[in-house]
Amino acid sequence: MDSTKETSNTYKEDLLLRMGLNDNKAGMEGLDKEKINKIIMGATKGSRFYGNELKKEKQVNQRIENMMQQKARITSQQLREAQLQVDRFAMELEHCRDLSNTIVHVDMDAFYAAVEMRDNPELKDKPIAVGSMSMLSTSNYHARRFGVRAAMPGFIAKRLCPHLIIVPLNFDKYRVVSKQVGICLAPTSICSWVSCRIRSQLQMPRQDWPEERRRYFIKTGNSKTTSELTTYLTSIEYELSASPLLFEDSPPDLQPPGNPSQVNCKEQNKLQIPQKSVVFGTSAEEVVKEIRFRIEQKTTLTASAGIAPNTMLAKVCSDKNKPNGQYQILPSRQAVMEFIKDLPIRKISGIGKVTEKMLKALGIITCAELYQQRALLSLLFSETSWHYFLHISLGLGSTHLARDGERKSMSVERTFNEINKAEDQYSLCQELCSEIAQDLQKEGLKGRTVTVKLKNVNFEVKTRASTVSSVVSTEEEIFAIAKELLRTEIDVFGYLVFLVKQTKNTNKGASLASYRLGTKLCQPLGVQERRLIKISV
DNA sequence: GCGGATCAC
DNA sequence: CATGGTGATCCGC
Repeated sequence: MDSTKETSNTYKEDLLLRMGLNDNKAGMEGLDKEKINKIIMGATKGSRFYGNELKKEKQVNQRIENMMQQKARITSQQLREAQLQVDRFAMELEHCRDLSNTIVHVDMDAFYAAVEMRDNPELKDKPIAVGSMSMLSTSNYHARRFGVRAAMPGFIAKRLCPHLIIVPLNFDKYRVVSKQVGICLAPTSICSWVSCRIRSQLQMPRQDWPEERRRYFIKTGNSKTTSELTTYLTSIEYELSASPLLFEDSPPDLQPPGNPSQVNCKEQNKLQIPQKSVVFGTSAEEVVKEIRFRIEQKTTLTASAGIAPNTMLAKVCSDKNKPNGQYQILPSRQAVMEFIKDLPIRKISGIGKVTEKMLKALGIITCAELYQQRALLSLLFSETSWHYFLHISLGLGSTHLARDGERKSMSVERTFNEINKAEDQYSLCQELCSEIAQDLQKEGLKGRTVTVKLKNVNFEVKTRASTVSSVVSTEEEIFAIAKELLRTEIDVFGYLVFLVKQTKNTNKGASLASYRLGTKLCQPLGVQERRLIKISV
């Protein structure tokens, strides 16, 4: 009933929500959104990209309208029954609530931008972003004050902030730093977490550790090497020559007690300069402070962290005191519920722009409202989805960290300028096939499904897949399939080649996660900004 | 299994 | 001038 009028009234708002500034990110509070959105819209309006966004927006609105119609058909009797069923399930979940684990989510602050600033002092105190004029990967906090953020094209960012410096991506560099951070997180060297590599007699609860084992000598930044430290290459050297107490690559547990070399180094430290030292306590909070201290000493970059009884909450927490801060939800039901109450659902990993909007149409903004509407949600969404929503609204999440499983697909994707000749499209397709074949070989993988993804100049995307009976892996094998998929599309549409993706069929349908999204813990890639570790103290 | 969509980083 | 690339999952066929 409120369909057409309502949607046209809020249409402008909708578009701003889609196209305009997304300030759901640390360091973007209290900006002049109106001014920023005006600039963004001015830069985007009339573009092909904008046209496609408009189309997608209409589709989402249609989805919402369908949902609202379905809602209107629900009887109070149905709702009552649903309420009983959902509450029964909620009770079971509540009964299984596990507060015994401590999950830590560590998140580097403006990672790429921070690395670039560290390595080029000229960039300090200036608004910078990492990426290109076409796309930015991240921005520093200075730039965020102008509304410049990740996933924004550089040319628009430049309009928002004319002095913005855009630094190209240096993935190799980030990989190195990422590895260093990984060492700082090595749980066995911080906690007494039992790793299968550690012999059991060497374990000792952190509470029982001598103070000396939790003491760090602070590396003061005023020596001659400081400026050298700021360059990429010397930072590696720095790592190798650093005090073993702070920068050893193997956990202390592995060293024989009273290791003479360790004692010597400590002595040396004392001899060199009267160094300051810190001692970290034994609580979870202190352990996380220690982790962040190690990261900062080792990389001269800061990290933020969240501590909570499960991964879902820990991730949200890591954002709370960003940058260079941490936040803990104590392991009690009350503390969890208190934290959850007014939390906007959009903050939860897995709830994106579209889900946010759909739930908003049902009057749901916060987690408390998500809980209130649980019965309705069970009638409007799939089981997977409403289970997921219910978990969120009860503050529940995964309490263990899954090992990185087998990869399920591998792809190569590239954006080109418009290509009109079919001949050129085939040859590009073949090139991508060649690349994917090489990547597959590197990991010794093969697959049975080949997917081709196409995008035209209007940003419309389509995928075409074909599954064959025997596995393929060579360029020739893949191209033979991709070529056929491409042929039918070219003949009909004259679309552009955009991507060739070769999927590895794992043939394991049963091992799905228990709920939609939210369970992804760690990307199997080398470069990553976020990491999760599990500790026990 | 396929294709469109959503999401994270 | 100009809006990415990779991997995963879910829904409805």
